[in-house]
Amino acid sequence: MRNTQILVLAGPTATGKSRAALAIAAAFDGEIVGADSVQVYRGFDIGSAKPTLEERETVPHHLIDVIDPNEDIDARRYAELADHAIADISSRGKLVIVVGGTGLWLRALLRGLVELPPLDESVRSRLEADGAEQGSEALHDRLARVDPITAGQVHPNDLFRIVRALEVFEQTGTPLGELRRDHALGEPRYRDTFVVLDMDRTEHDEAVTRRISAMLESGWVDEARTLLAQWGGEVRPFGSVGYREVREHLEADVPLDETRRRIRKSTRTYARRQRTWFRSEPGVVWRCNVDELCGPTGRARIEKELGL
RNA sequence: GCCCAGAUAGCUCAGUCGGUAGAGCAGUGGACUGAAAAUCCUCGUGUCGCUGGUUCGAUUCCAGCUCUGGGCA
Repeated sequence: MRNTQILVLAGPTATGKSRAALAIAAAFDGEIVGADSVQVYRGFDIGSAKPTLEERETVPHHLIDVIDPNEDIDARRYAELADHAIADISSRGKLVIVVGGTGLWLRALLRGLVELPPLDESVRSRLEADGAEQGSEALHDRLARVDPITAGQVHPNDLFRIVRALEVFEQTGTPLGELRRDHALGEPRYRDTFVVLDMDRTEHDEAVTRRISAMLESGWVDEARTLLAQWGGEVRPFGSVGYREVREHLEADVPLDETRRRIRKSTRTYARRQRTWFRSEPGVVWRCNVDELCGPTGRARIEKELGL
């Protein structure tokens, strides 16, 4: 474990993480490290609720705008980049504040993932083709023979995870299920103070609706149109909540009202998944809402937890 | 005032040739170890508008009433 002390702010989308991070950074002389799988992409600004340029001038942000939309990044790579940013920030004596809602990325950073050699992508492509042709149940059967642990945990319809487990076994000779079992959730990699933000449901619903309207009013559709023209609709970030729906609005003539409705729905669904994830995530020391965190008691608690 | 149609899940509706009901949407709970804003799984008891009648039994048939929509005056 590294000796660096870091503050982590996680939680569902639109619960005030960025706002809280900014306030805490200003109060304790900190810098922010994003943990957001869409904000890493350049150009996807409005729909990912990226901090504004002014905010990023006031408080330095890291791991935002680090790759182009046609590039790929995964949890492992994210953790490497975040490690560097954290080392840099702390070497300058500043407080590290990691902020974001991408659960797997936070886990990769805070606990690490199973160690694997680089994998050949062609194997995955082949398995995906098999899946499309034979159906996911067939691949699940195949998995059951080589990796019964994973086969027992993964639903026969979850082709995504079935392919993942098969590609790992084919290339390492070790079942992913065993690797995961041995790794468990990993030892903490940092001395982290893990805070999860949430909000009253009704209030949150209103915040989500308001945010979507604000995004649309500040030119989300135009931004997406430009990105679509430049990168095409197949790039990863166009598969994210909201951008997917705005793309349908532009390419399939879905009316704006319907688009707004769909974005609201997928945002709520997404928030629910995040809630489920963070509910059982280990190492969380405090669950609260923004007002508590940013109020006087919150500040005192942060000072205490971080030993400031 | 008269005529017609409707009244069933949060919403839109289906249905029971009489044996207390089910779809879509909405919502909910969960899984998750190198795509994760991704991927996948789970969950439907509601005075079937009210009152009475017929019946072993009514949400279903009959009558009256209330409300809603449409039409005629």
